[in-house]
Amino acid sequence: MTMSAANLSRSFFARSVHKIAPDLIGATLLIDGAGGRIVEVEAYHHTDPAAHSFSGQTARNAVMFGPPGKAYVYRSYGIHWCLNFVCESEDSASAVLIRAIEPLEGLAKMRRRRGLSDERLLCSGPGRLGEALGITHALNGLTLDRPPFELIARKTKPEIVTGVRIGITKAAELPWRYGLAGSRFLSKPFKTS
DNA sequence: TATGAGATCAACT
DNA sequence: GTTGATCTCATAC
Repeated sequence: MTMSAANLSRSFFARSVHKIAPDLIGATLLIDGAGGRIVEVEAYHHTDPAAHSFSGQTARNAVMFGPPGKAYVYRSYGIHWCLNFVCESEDSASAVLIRAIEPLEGLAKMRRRRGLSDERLLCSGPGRLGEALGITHALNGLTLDRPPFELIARKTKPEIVTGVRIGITKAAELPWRYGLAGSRFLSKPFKTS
């Protein structure tokens, strides 16, 4: 599969979540001009007890059961907004959770939203990233290849590390977390063996 | 460095 | 009523 500098669109997301998740590391995500390079994601497959889609469709997760290439936004712990990209096709609701971004564009806007100047903590975690990019329920279900989203494929394949997912109790042993090796913008370090 | 509480909401038992 | 794909701040070692 070749990936030029074109925007990622529906065909990119019409694949297995396990292929898409590592392919997103190094891609650039902007929302209304704020964002940067994706450095950490997690894959959630519909057969996975930790996935929101595991127990079937609800009002919250309905977007996961629709076509791929859309944003799935949910409220986490009553406080944060977390962003996912919907993958695969209708009968296999799965998604990639965007967990951390290296801030590159719209720094002033993101600092203002976060009330924080430390670049390292601007987008290093799903809730932080949600606040910095201004993510809310209003983005749920929107298509990723149109404004306010800008999603640009990486130009070269970076070194990628994998590990177990963070903050879950179900299926906690599955190594479906992917990160950019050596990045200082990860939400938590990956175990080095 | 590590552990704990609070914030606050939707899904689920 | 409890739990969770989280983060921040406070207190303790």
